[in-house]
Amino acid sequence: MKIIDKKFIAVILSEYISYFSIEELESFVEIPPDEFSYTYAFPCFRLAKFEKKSPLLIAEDLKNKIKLPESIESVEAEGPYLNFMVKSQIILNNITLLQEDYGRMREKDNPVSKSTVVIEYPSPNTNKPLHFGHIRNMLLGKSLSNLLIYKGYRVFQVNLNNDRGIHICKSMIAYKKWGQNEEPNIKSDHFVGNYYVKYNKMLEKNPQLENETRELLRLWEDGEVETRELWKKMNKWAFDGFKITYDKLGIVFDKEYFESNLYLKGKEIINEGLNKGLFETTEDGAIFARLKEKYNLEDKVLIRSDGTSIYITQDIYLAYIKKKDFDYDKSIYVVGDPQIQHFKWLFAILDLLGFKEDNFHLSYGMVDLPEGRMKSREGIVVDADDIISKVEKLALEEVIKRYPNLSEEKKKYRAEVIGMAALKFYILKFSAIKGFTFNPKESISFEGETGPYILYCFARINSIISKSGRDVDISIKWELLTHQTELLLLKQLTYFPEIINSAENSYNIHIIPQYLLSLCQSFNSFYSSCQVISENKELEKARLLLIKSVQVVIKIGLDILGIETLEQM
RNA sequence: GGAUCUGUAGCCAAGCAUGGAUAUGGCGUCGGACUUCUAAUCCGAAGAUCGCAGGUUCGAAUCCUGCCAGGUCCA
Repeated sequence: MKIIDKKFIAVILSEYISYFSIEELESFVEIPPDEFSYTYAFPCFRLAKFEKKSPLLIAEDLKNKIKLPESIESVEAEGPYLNFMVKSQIILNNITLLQEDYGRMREKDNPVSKSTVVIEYPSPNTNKPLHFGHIRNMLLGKSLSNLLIYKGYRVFQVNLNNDRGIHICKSMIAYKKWGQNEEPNIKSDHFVGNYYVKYNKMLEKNPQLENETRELLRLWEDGEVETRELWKKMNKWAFDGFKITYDKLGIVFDKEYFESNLYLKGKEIINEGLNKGLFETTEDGAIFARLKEKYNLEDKVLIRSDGTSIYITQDIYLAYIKKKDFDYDKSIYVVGDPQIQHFKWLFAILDLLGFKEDNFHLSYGMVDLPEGRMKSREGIVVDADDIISKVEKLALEEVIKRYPNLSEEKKKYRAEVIGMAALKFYILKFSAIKGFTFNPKESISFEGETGPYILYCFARINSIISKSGRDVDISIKWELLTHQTELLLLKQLTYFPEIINSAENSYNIHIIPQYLLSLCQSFNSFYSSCQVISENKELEKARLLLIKSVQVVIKIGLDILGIETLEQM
C-alpha cells in the first residue's frame, strides 16, 4: 500500500519550499476541476511574495526542479498552478489490496487507537408514533454510528425515551375516557397516537380536559397504582410499535434510558456544584449558573425557587450516567436545531462541573410539509411507517413495470431494497443543518440524484463482470486506461479515503452521498462511451479492474449509509 | 431583549470550516442517443445581480461589519 493524498503532495513540495510547514502546504493543496485529469493541484500565488516572482514562473520553476517520486505519473505547470497526476496503478492497487478497508487506509497503514463514543438518538416521545423528522434523526444517528465504527471507534448507541410528562397524560386521559379498554387493532404506537390526536380534538369542546390531565399527571407523580398501570400499558404499546420501525431501519441500541427514571435526579449534582461555588442562588432561592463571562451565554436556571428541577437538570445527570456506563471520551447528541441553545447550556454547565469529555450536538434542520410545520397534535404528519411502506410500494410498481417475469418474492425483495435506498439517500444527501420541505405528493424519485441511481450503477458493474466471465486481475497494462472518462474515474477513486476522513472529522454524513453521486455520474458517463467487454482482451482486463474498484468503493459508501445493494436491478 | 440557523437558475441542492482555474449537480423545459456490457442511463441546449451594501485581499459564494427576509430557541 502506498498512500497518496494531499499530505503526500505537501511532503514532496516541502523539499522545495522552506517557508511553509508541511501542514500549511497540505492545506493549500487543491483538487483541480473536472476538466483537468490531474489529481492534485498546488496554487503558487502564495509563494510570489517570498520568491519575488510571478506565480506562473514559480509554477514553471517548480515543475522543472521537482524530482518525481515513483508514484506520481506526471507534474505540469498550468498557469499559476502546479498539477500532479497520481499513477493509476497506485490507486487501483490500493483498492484491490485493501478492498473494504480502502476507506480507512491510513488506519490500516498506521493503527492508532480511537476513542469511545456514545451517540444518543432518536429520543422519541411515547405518546405518538415516529414521523418523518424521526427518520431523518435515525438515519443520521445510524449512519454516523456506522461511519465511526468503520473508522475504528468504540461506538455505543443509546436512546432516551421521553416517557413521562403532560403530553403522555394527554393520550392516557383520552384512552381512559374513550378507549373502552380496547387492545390495539393497528400497529400499537399508532394506536396510542390516535388517542393523542383524539385528546386534542376533544379539547376544543371540553376545556376541562386540561385540568383532568394535570390531575392525572399529579396522580402519576404520586405513583398512584391504577395510573401507573395504564401508563405502563400504553408505553409498552408505544415501545412495541417503535421496535418494529427501528428493526426496519436496522437500528439496535446498546442501552435505552427513560426520562421517568431520570427526571427527579440530578439535584445532588447541582447542590454539590453550589457548595463548590460553581453556581449561585437568586434572592428567591433558585439555583442558576452564571455563564456570561466564561461562555458568553445567558445565565441558566438549574433548580427553580420551589425546588423542582428543570429539563436540563436531568440531562446533566444523564451525562454522568452515560460516563459511568460507557466511560466515553465523546458524547454525541443527535437532536434537531431547535435545541441548539439547550445544548450550548448543557455543555457549558458540564464544563463548569469539571466534565472534560468532548460533547457534540449533531443538530439538523426540521422537516416541514409544503403547508408548514408538521402538527402531531392534529395528526398532520408524515408518518414514518407510512412513508416507508409508500416508497416500497412505489418501488414495487417500478419493478413490476420493468421485470414482470420475476418471481413475486424477488420483486418484493428488490422493491424493499430500492425503496429504502431511495428514502435513505434522499434524506442523507442533504447537509444535516438545512431544514427541508418534504412534499409527500411528489414523494420520492428513483431517477437523478437518488439511491436507485447508485444501486443501478452497482448492478451494471456486476452485470458486466459476470458477463465477462473473467476474474478481475491486478496485472493489467496500466497505459491502456487513457480515455477521458477513465481518467476521471481514477481521479475520483483517489479521493475516497479523504472523503471518509473528512466525514469522520466534521460529522458531515452528506459528503458521502455527494461523493457517491459524482463517482456514479462519472461511471455512467464512462459506461456510455467505453465498452468494457471487447475483442481487445488486454483493454477488457484493464477496464474490468477499473470498474471493480468503483464497485468496491460504492459498496463501502453504501454500507456506511446503511443501504443494501442489489446484484441485479 | 438575547441567542441561533438558513438565503446559490422556475424548483431542489453541493460548494463556505482551510479564499484560488470558466460557480457544480439534479428536477423541470427543449433537442438528440437503445439491433451493441441493463435507457432507473447517457450526450447537448437554454437557464445565476451566489439575499443587499460596504470592507479585507493580487484574488471573495467562501473571511469581517452592517442591513434585509424567513425559521427556531430562551424568560
